[in-house]
Amino acid sequence: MTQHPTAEERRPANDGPKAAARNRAALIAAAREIYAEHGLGAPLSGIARRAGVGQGVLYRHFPDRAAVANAVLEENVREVEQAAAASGATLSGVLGVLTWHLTESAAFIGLLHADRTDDRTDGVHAHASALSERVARSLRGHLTGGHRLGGSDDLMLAVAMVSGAVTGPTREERERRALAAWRLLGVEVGAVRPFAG
Amino acid sequence: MTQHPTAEERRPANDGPKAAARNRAALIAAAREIYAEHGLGAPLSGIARRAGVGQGVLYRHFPDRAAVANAVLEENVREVEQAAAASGATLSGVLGVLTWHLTESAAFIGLLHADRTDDRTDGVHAHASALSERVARSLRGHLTGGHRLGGSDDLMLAVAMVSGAVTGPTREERERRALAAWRLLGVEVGAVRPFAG
Amino acid sequence: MTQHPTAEERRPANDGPKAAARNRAALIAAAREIYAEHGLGAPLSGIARRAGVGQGVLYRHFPDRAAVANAVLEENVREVEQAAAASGATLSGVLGVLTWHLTESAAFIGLLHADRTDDRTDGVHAHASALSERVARSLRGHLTGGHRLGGSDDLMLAVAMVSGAVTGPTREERERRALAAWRLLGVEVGAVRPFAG
Amino acid sequence: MTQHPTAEERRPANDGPKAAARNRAALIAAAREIYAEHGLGAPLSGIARRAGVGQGVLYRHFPDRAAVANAVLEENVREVEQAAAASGATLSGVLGVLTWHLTESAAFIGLLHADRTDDRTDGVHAHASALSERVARSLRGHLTGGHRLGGSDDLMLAVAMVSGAVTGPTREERERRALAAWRLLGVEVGAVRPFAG
DNA sequence: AATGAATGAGGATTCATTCAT
DNA sequence: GATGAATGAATCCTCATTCAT
Repeated sequence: MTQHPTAEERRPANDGPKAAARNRAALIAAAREIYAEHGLGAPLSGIARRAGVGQGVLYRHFPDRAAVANAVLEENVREVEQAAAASGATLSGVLGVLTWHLTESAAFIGLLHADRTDDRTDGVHAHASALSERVARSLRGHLTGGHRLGGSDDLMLAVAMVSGAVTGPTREERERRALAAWRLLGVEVGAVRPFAG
Repeated sequence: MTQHPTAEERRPANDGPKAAARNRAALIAAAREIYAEHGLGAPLSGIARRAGVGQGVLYRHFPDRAAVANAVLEENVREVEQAAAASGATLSGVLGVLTWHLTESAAFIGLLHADRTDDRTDGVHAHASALSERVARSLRGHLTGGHRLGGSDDLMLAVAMVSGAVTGPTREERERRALAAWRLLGVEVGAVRPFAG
Repeated sequence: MTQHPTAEERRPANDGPKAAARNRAALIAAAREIYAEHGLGAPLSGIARRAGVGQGVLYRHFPDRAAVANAVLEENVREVEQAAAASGATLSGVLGVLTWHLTESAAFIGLLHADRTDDRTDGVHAHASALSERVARSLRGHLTGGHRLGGSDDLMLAVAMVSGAVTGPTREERERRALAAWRLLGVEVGAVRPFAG
Repeated sequence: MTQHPTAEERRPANDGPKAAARNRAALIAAAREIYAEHGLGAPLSGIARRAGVGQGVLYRHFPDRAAVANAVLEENVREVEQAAAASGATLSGVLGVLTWHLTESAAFIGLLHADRTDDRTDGVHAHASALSERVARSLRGHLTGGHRLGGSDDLMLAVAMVSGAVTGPTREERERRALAAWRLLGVEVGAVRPFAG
């Protein structure tokens, strides 16, 4: 019963407390990749392994499966917010950034559209509306009427619709379909690319 | 898909000769319900239990997880095909039936939009394009140009987009959003209801 | 993600449904031994291994840790009840059987006295009072006043006290201490042995 | 053991020179509380957290789980010894102090009665007999014959028996049962309270 | 001397799948 | 044909213990 008695061959490793921030970032990056490859329901152990840390570290930083996904999404949303807040930002420009994240991040899509009834992702969806609202707020400030959408409600519906169209094995294919979707909606979209200052 | 009789009645006792067919139907109905409640990744044991049969029966009828989901989808697609083939069918009418299935069947949505990278649903998606093509074919025959979509490719993209918009806890909410989505696309949709010969 | 894909080398085993009862009995017997050797908190996996079954079987028969312990205790209590119900039963005779179980079954003692605050055994203790009441009922019918105890409350307190005295590495030592405890209480106890018809 | 100041005050900031002694005391107090709430098997991390120190400090002061429990028990035993050594001490008075510790300290009870086979507490039990002997020695000097017990062996058996009776969710309930147990044994017990010089 | 992050083995639990009856 | 028990690998999660800072 003595828990974990094996204390013979201790491996070295332990880069001290400063590694914490680095590990957290590595976990989020690993999660993004794993999600893209295996979906939101992928084993957490795989994320830890890809990040090069023990499983305990993952649990130290994220109490549960939902927290990991939320951390990944948080980054996506933050980039959209930054793009919206940048000086000279336009609706089409922000939508370009948003579209880039839709085509790039399986978690982002998964979050919005993956089977909402999957019990394993319940916790994720619980936070989704809050994140969604932040995206809406970012877009709202740039609504100018140069398109067929009536308001930010229409705009968020349109975002959902575009994300529904984003399928395909490669990012290029997904981008092609995303742009076709925006075209059907009569909305102009700027360069599809991540936000960079 | 509540049109299909819910298989709650426990098998009486002995099995008649056509028990096999009855069991298959019960399994599909049970799977539809389970998928709606717990997602495509739900335990197969729960489907067998809900159908009132042993787990062995499930495996007799369906070799694997994908086969179960495909059987459920097959029914959805067949109804759309029947609606399209009915005399007097119009595009908006068929889209109404299609929309009904989108709002009703979590599996149908899940199939088209759930995280395609989820390994558990790989086998399902393998058949998805075939089913999707059958839906496209059904719609193609009714394309008449009275809308902004250029062809059946555009139409299938639109279907994907609408399915992306279909979210929400109740069927009513999902229908509301689906109709809003079609409106944004400028496509007229008939009564949202299952096909009934 | 596909769960448990390894379906290559299938091992034979599977004695059919009739093994169920045998397995349940084997699990209880194994649990009794394991509890005696390692305490109520011992790994369930060890119990399954000792019983010669897979871990899943344990969970099929017992939903959780508490259910296993309760099943073990249930047997102890049942023997006491049977001893009490036997024709010609006397209080000292029933106490002899009860004492035998106290000295023999680590789980029985553990249940009544092990660290009540141990979170792992919470569920066990939840049922303990019900079992304890059954023991009290069994003894009650034989209260005759030939001793210093006032009623079944006193008697149950005395049982608890004796169980507190039952310590030691061997059954013989535990029996010696149990008898000394009864003597201090001025209660006559019959032969310390399991009930046998 | 609430007589010991609960170590809730977080260390201010820097550590003075005698921080070590303060930390040790805080750890023991924290352990006592944790043991009372969660049993002897509670996570060590929780003890360190409650004491307001890092986990490393716990290991600096106590090499293993057993050392922590032994330190807690050491305090209980020491109080009994002090009560016995006080001028004017009587057997019933010392038993009152002993009884107070039995009703107050889950670790004390747990130590004496918790499932001795629980591998997690092996190390603790290894020291138990030594501590137990110290208690016996303390009582021995006050044996006067005014009761039914024959010697210190009987007395220690009686202590074990009383501890077996000490159950219940509140200290009051535990005290009530302890007193009833002593009464059944025909032993007079003084005021149930901690020793205070 | 203290901190608290990291490791990683251990134990709990769940299910896909098989198969004797 | 149907049943449902059994298997056991996979995954989740927890903690004892170490150690860089």
